[in-house]
Parts: sequence; structure tokens; C-alpha cells
Amino acid sequence: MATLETISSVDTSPRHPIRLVANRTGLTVDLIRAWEKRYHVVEPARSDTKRRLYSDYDIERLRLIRIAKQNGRRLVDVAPLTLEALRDVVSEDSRYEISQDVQAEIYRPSWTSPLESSESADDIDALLFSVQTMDQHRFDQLLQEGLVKQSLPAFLQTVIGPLLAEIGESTRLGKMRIAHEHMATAHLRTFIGALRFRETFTGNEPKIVITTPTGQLHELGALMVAALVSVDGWLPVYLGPNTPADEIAACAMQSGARAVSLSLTYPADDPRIPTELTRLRSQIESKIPIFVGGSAASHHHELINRLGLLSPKSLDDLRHSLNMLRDNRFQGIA
Amino acid sequence: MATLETISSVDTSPRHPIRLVANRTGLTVDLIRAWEKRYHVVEPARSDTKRRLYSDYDIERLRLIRIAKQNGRRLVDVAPLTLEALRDVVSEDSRYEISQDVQAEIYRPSWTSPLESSESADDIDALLFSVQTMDQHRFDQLLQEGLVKQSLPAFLQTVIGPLLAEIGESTRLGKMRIAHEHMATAHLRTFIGALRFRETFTGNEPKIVITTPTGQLHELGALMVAALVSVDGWLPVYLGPNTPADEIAACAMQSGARAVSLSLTYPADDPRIPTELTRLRSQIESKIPIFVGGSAASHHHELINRLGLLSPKSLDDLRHSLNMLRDNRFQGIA
DNA sequence: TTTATCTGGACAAAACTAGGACAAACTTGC
DNA sequence: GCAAGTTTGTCCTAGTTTTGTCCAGATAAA
Repeated sequence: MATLETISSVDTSPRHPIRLVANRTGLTVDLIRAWEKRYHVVEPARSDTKRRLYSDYDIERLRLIRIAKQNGRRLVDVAPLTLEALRDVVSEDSRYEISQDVQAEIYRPSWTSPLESSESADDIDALLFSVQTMDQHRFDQLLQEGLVKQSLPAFLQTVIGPLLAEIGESTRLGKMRIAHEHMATAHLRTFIGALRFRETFTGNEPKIVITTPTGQLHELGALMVAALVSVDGWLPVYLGPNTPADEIAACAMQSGARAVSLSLTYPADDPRIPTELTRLRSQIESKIPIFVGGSAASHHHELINRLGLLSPKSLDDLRHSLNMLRDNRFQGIA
Repeated sequence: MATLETISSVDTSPRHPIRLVANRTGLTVDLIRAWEKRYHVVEPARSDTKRRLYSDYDIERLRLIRIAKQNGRRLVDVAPLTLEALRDVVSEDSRYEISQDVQAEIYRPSWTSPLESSESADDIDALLFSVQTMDQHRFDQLLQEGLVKQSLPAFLQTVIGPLLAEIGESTRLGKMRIAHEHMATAHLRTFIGALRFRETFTGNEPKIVITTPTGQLHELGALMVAALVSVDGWLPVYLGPNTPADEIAACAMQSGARAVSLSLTYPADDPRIPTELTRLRSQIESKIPIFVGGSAASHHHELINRLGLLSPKSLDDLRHSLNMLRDNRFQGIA
């Protein structure tokens, strides 16, 4: 695989405090000490006040041991192994995977005021009918046609938004099967996802990171934003749903993004949201605005204000702010 | 874009009062002074009446120190570092920050032996590089080009499969960030999803329902199957991931499908799988074959045999069976 | 006048250290 | 299949270091 240099020699200079080791390995501080006490799993150097100082090598060993344990190995067996031996053991085990709880997926649409009547009502009815008859081909055809009739932003707002709301509502009321909703959602994900590649990019566009935070599994809102901003001369860096705050921040930093946009839909009251938003804001330069949209954004009104995040009221509002920002006329929110 | 670096030299002119610094960094006024007193973390200039005046440079340092502390660094260790050194430390740390879906996102297709070298190795290296530099545009371009060079089935097997395995492995080993993996996965989902629309359909194609059962959230395998079978004259009815058995059955019935294909990847030992598969088999006419693939299919070997489901050993195997079925020469499995 | 900042020091909370206790989960021997 | 032993994660105490917050009295700014 080339590309990824196989770093054979791991740094052995002692410099990391135990708390950091715990963060990196996912072990508790107590446990790391207990392992040392009992099996000398690692014997870190000490500072002049007897604080433990771990090296990269130590951390790598601990991480591998943790994985080995997860795979069912006993601590006594793996504790004395060298780094190389540990690597062998872990990769040996890695075909058998371990379980992890997964959240259920329920979809509730966002962004646009739901169930609002529009002049595209006929188009939407036709789309709904094709969903109910499971006529994927027709569904796709109608979407393509709808897109020809009007601009992409208008299409998203007058057709896709209301369509999602209708589908969500019909499913909730039992008028439509979950299978229908799944088909429509899966199709729309591909369809909307592909929209952002209709634009041609020069490479000079300002970048915007678009995703949903940890716990938020529904990405249609985020995808719509990605498609939308690409029309207005932004280059979306799209990360899909469920991205941890640290990762969003790192991505924004690495890609030199000028803005970040998050979509919150379901669950609206996930306790991770405040933590994640706070962490995100603290890790990104304050001159980079963070937009928070989606149907659940209003649930976190106070938090959003306190952190100085921006919560556009509509897709148009978002576009407006982004246009200002792109042209360096951005002043924050009203 | 050279990977990015916009490190514009930070303004060092002293002008901000301590209150503002506290607001921007999230530290308290007292704390900023205490840090100065004890470790000379920052030594701000003073007004003629001894008020502290901080520069942008100072603020940036304080912000980074706060993040470093969050990551488990000790104040003593980071206090003397320069801005650049701090940036390095912070980005190094957050790279290794563990996160719950590190394990969950790993995808290992069953039909490619992971990390096996292939003649497309250069293409894969180039793709990996574009992921690591977060160059989405290049990533897309490379995918398009790769698809031109060979047939879709060959492309899926020699490029996409190994690419996914590499990305999963690199993320697990910390060589790549979760953000990179997210970007690649999100992009591939759209890309592969769009592949099945490259074919033209007459409306007479036999239909095949493609999805993953409840609890299985990773849909890339299913998407690949959908793209693949559309080449061979099938019309995929794609339902996305995580579909309950009852819904799959209802959908197969309503659409008049001739076959069903499921993909199992993670978690391999989800207790819902046996229930769901049993339910599904009992609700669908027995003349309609149900294919079960993906890396976790082998975990349910016995169950699959007992229920009379089919478990193709490779994508080619699946294609072969489907061709037979389409031409009414299908006899079940060997 | 009221509010914000300054200095220096006091105090308290948090984090770390060492050693040990305890209980749950798992093994082993009968 | 049960009892005894082992392994292992978590918690407790008590002493030390590190770090965050608060106070008092003085000075500057609003």
C-alpha cells in the first residue's frame, strides 16, 4: 500500500502525562496504573515530582493491548508481548469483529417549514405517487424534470423540502410504508449528493465544511446545503453524518475552510449536542462562522446564542450570509 | 492547494483588553492572570497605566493552550511552547483522540482479501492521497477516470473494494483521520449510488430488492451490488440500509421482485440478524431467492443454510447466479 | 459613583501517587 | 455442576503536586 509509510520505529522519548494517554487509548487512568502495578505492562519514566511520563511507544502498546482485550485476549497473555508481537496478535484477531450498540434510525425532515403548500403541489403529488407505487424509475425521471423547470435553490425549497416533509408525515401516520420511505430517502441521498457535482469548480472557491455532529444520523439536510452552496461559488467539503467535533475542527483547519455548517434534526434533545457544539466552537478560530440549521436547531436556541453560532432561519437566509462572507462583507448576524 | 497552510502570520500588535481575551478564549480573567504569574504563558504589553494589552498572537496561543489542556496536556508542559509548536501539539493530539465510531465505520468487503496488492495499486494510492489531502475534487476525478479504464464490475472489485479496505485499516491504525474516512465514505456513497443510473432501462427488467437488515447501517456493499446488477439487466429496487424484515418482504411483494439481496457487515454478531432473516424467509415466496453477502455473512453460515438462503462467495458468483435466474435456468445453489 | 483592572497572597479543588480492598467475571479442579 | 481459585476493573484512603478561584486594597476608566 505504499502511501502510508509504515513507521517502524516509534518514538520512545517520554513526554506524555497519564491523562493524555487515557484520552488516546480509551483506558481509564486507574486502569493504566493497575496494569502497571500488576503486570508491568508499561513502565513509564517519571518527572522530577514522580509524575508518570509516557512515550509514543508506550501509548501504542496500550492501544494494541486494549484492542487485544476487546477481541477476547487475556491481559496476562498479552501484557509481556513486544509491540511487534502485539501487532501480529491484533491483526490475527481482526477478522472476528466485536459488537457495539447502534442507534435506531428514524427520519424526520428539516430545514423547510413542513407541509407548506406551494405552487409545485402537482409535482410533489406526482413524486409521492411514484414513491407509493415503488416506481423508482419514474421517481428519478420526475426529479430530473423538476430540476429543469427551476433553479436548484428554488427546486430544493419548493419541491424537495415539502416532499421530504410529506413523506415523513405520511410514514408517521401510517399512510406510507417504511419501505417506501427508505426507497425515497436512499434515492434522494444519491440524487441530492450528485447535485453538487453539476457545478464546475476553478479551485479558487472558498471552502465550507458541511456535516452533522455526533449522534445526528440524518444527512439529507446537510446534503441539501452542500448542493445549495456549490451554486453560489463555494466548494463544499462534505463529511457525511455523525462527525465528532474534533474531527470537524481538524478538517476545517486542514482544508482552510472559511465556514462550517451543521444540520440538526433527530434526536432533537441528544445530550451530546451541547458538548459537541461547545467543543467545536472552542477549537475553531472565532473568525470562522459556524452555521447551525435543521429542524432541531431551535431546541438549542439559547446554547447557539451563547456560543456565538449562527442559526439561519431559512435556506435563503443561509445563502445570504454566505454570499456576504464570500465577498468579505460579513458582519455576523442581525 | 498544496495541502493548505493559510498560516497567515498572526498580528502581534497589542490592543485587546483582558476581558475580550477571556471572552474569545473561554478562559476566566483570573485564570489568564494566574497563568501569567506562574508560568509566563503570555507576557502582554501594558498600557501607560499598566493595563494588559494582548495581541492576536497571544489570544491564539491561549486558545490553543486551552485545547491542549482539554486533550490531557499539563499546563507546565505546554506553557513555554511557541505558537507553531502548540499548533503541532494540538493537531497531533486530536488526531489520536479516540471516538466511538472508529470501530463502527470500518468496512471490510467480503469479496476482496484485504490489503492484497493488485495491478490497480497506483490508482488506489492516488485515491488515498487525495483523501488524505481532503481534495474532494481530485478524488472524484480519479474515480471517474478509473471507471473509464475498465468495466464497472472490474472497477468495483479491483479499485473500490481494496480502497475501502485500505481506508478502514488506515483509520483504525490512526494513519488517517476519521474526518478523512467520513469524507471518502460520503463521497463514495453518492458516487456508487449514481452508478446504477448509468444504464438505460426498458421497464422489462426483472427486479431485485437490495438493502441491509435492521441494525446494519453500512450500505456501501449494498450499493455496490445495486450498481453491479444494473449492468446485467436487472432493475435494482434499492432501499438503503437498516430495513426491517417485514418491510423488505412487503416491498418485494409490491414490486414483484424476482430476488432479494442483503448485505451484512457490522456488527457481525448482532442478535437481531437471526430473527430478521427467519422472518424474511417466512414472508417471501420460496421461489424467490434471498442472497446474503458482505463480510459478516460467514458468521451466520449455519443459519443461512438452515433457512435455505444463498450466500455467494464473490461478486462474480452473485452475478452468475443472477444471470441464471434471469434466464430461468436457475436451480438453486451448488 | 460605579465598574473594571491591577497586585499579591490565601485557599480549595482537582489531579496524581502509592498501596490496598473488594466484587464481578472467568478458570480450574473435582 | 459446584466450589475454590484467578483475573481484572473499580474504588478507597491518605499524602503530594498542580491548578483554578477568590479576596483585599489600590488604581484607572466609564
